[in-house]
Amino acid sequence: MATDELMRKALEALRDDGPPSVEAIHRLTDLGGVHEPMMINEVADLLDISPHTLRYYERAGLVEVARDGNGHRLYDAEAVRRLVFLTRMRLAGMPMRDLQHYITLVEAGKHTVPERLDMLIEHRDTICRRIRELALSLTAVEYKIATYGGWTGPDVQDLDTALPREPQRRTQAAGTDKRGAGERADGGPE
Amino acid sequence: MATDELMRKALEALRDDGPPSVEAIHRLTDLGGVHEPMMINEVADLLDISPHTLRYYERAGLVEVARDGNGHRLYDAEAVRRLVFLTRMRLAGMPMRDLQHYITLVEAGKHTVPERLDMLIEHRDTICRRIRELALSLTAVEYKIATYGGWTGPDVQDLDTALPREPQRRTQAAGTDKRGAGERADGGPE
DNA sequence: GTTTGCGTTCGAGCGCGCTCAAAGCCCTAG
DNA sequence: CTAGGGCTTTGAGCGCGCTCGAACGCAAAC
Repeated sequence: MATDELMRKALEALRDDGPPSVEAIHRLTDLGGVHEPMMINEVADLLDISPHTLRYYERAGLVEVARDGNGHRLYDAEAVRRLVFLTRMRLAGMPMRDLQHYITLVEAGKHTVPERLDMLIEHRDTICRRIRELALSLTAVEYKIATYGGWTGPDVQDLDTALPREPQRRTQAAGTDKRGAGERADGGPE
Repeated sequence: MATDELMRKALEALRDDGPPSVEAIHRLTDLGGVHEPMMINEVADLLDISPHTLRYYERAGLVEVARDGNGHRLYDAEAVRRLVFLTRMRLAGMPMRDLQHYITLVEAGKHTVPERLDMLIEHRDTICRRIRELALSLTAVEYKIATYGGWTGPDVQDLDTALPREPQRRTQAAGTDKRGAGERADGGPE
């Protein structure tokens, strides 16, 4: 089944260059400590978004933020935690609209938990679909890279050595590869 | 290492609901046959984009399309093949700008092949990064789903049975799970 | 002949998610 | 005292990738 090869591709995608999202993983888990309120720039640095965007999120009703004596924003632990959640969902491609709806559910109380879970589950499925799409695209691009020399350039072998990945790992994929005759399909002069 | 768990997540993402991108895989390989020129709506159906978008791509200089006696577009095999490539790249998130640059390289001749390969390789890395981001988001969302009941809802067990996936498969993940004490980090009332 | 239907061109509009400019307040350094 | 810098608010602008509307042309059907 071709899906197997997609899995392999996704795995390879994840294996590459060691700790790419280490700080992201920290963000995933390292917010358990006690915070005193943070200023907007601190939060912006923490979340790697701009102060503009933080103010925009607040205007959009996604989070409420207290002010100090000078009217400056003070982000307490609660607000920061929610913003971590929000930025994570944004990164995962959830539209602002959905986040706004989700937040209204949160503020409506416990009885909305089932609907919130529905949203999360649907979002999870969306992420899965997107990963699958990208794995497919990855397959296509890697195939294109590997075969580019066929009509207009050097041999595939030369190209393979130029890439920073091990050439062989297709123990099972080599058998189930169903291209062959259809090889020209992807090998145009682009 | 947490990356292992990300791999597992990506695998799960790909395993779900059987043939989600089967037709996409067909598009990947099934264009080897000889075409006679296609009308815009046929191409639109084939690529699952609108005729509007096809005209837009042409205006953007991404593809040249001949006309019949009535001025209607006739997409020959070459144009269709290029559009398959283009839509695949778009789906993978390559910006129009880059595609335009790439196409100018293609039309500039063979000597641009190295630069084209550079673009493809960079794009491949972009896709990998994006997959990793999404895998991380997926981890976060699934964790959130699994633990949602902790403060505001029913028990985790109940939630697990409500999900359309097998509960246990964490043979290795159960051991390497490094959360535990930091569990509250992600378990806010959202 | 006229209507229906699908295509054409050109340019404008839209939805999204920011991103920024203008005008003003407050605090601190020189 | 004044200048600078950073924050505030509001509303406007932007970049992207389409998406659509208006006005028109041709061709087959009635």
